[in-house]
Amino acid sequence: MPPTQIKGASILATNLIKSYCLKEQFKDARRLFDEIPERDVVAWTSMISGYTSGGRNTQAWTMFCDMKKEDVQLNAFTVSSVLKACKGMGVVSCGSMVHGLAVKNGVDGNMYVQNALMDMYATCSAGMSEACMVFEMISVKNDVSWTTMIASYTHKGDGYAALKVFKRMVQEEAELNSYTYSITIRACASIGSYTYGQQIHAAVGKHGFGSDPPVGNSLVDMYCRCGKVSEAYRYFHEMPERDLITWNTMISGFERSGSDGSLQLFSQLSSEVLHPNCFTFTSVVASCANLAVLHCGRQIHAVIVRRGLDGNVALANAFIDMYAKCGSIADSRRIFDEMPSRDVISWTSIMNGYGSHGYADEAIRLFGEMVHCGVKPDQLVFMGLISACSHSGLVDDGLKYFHFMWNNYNIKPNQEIYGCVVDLLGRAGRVTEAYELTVTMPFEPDKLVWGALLGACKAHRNSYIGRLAANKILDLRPNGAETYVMLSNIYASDGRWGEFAEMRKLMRGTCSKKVAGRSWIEVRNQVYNFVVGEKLGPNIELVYEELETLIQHMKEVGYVPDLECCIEDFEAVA
DNA sequence: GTAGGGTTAG
Repeated sequence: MPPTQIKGASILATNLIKSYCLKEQFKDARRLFDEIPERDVVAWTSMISGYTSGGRNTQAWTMFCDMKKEDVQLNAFTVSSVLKACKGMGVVSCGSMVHGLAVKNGVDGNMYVQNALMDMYATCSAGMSEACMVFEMISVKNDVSWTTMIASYTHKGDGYAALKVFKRMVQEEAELNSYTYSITIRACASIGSYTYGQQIHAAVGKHGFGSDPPVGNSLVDMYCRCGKVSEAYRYFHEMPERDLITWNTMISGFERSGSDGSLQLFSQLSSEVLHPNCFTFTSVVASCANLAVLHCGRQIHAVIVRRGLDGNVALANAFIDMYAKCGSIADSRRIFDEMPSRDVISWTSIMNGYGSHGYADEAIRLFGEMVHCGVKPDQLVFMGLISACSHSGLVDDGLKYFHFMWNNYNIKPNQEIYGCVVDLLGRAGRVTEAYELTVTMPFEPDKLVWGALLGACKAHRNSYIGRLAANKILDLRPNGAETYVMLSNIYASDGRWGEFAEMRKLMRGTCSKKVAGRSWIEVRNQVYNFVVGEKLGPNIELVYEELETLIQHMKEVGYVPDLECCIEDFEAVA
């Protein structure tokens, strides 16, 4: 073939490679590539980028290595494509090697290369120093450079740093586009800043990005994460266009706030042209777990199996959690055992399930199995494990894992874990130790920690520390009726009726009414929830029948009601 | 003929 025809055939092949990769027909693309007689840098690069855009990062990397072996001169297109593969593999050593090659070949001044380098360093290294170094070296930063920096900080969990970059971007009068807005809104959401979120929302409207779907979706998510679910819902209705992510975001927002709006919205989704996906189902199943509607969860499970979505790990994890929270731990276990692959969340969910059912020994056994399988435990695993020990009274085991996470896994316990350990010690009656841990922990104890301690003081009748804890909680939340109730009950159980009466008087003067604890029961696929003495609907006799059966079971296993708690209930109802 | 940053699931 004459040289011009070879060139023409090569261009045709390159175009075909691209279209095969877009259709995810990688084998056909590769076969074609292998048949090109003189493969130039463009052919190599399209094969590399074809692989990365389909998520085949390792294959893209191997391709790049082969290209080097054949001494094909790389260009800026090649470098930015292969950097994306390094980012996908999460291997910084590969990325920095490519960085070196970029310098050697004189393409490190190319904007695409610089932006890809930043992105790779930010994703693959622990900190942001290398990404920042590249960023500061860029003399004229474009919108992608800025957005990449904001996205990197946000994905690393530092929303404040992300907003600082955004502020600098505005000061330097760089061009803001829809990509910048969606990620900056995400940064506001990650730090729960309603104030910044609102300001950015105003700017979105002013600059005409209000109809961009990712921007709108980020706004819905931001309002939800800032605790403004009704505002999110209002905006959801105002949106000119809603895609599946919009619906999923709103459903998930309702789910996290504990509202059954998630289930209502899910049923409305069926009258739209959109079809629910794994994200939708995961949130809906989580809602079934929170609302303890087992029959609903089971129905969705049947749909999932029919649609062949039961291989999705996140969804299976949600089912493990749902069945456990609805009291059906055997179903949780069955799903866990049948999963072809599990992630750390699967292990956490099943361990939490056993823990909340009082089977700490099984949670501990699963922890051992998990480590044996090579899954690295994280903070939440230890949290589940310690709380399982706490609910089963396995204090020494709980303390062992508290030290274990620190010494063997180098995981610093967060405030919540300290709270969990305070609870562990307190429940077991080691109230003084719990108090000592509370005042020595490296965090300012919050009302949850003091609350756990107060609960322990009530259960183990330690009125001295109980008073201290209650006063701390009242400093943090002066109108908390439940704290007064707890404290007065501590006095009551000590027989200190004068102080009891004093507390009740104080409470009436300063507090809003204590929100009465609600009970719920599921009878024949219907969930009934009620407070003491409340009149229920037409099927009340079914509920009472079921309650009688439950009480009978409890008596048989030796349950003795704690009548001291009745003081609280009378007060709540009165 | 080859390259870019964004939104939903513990």
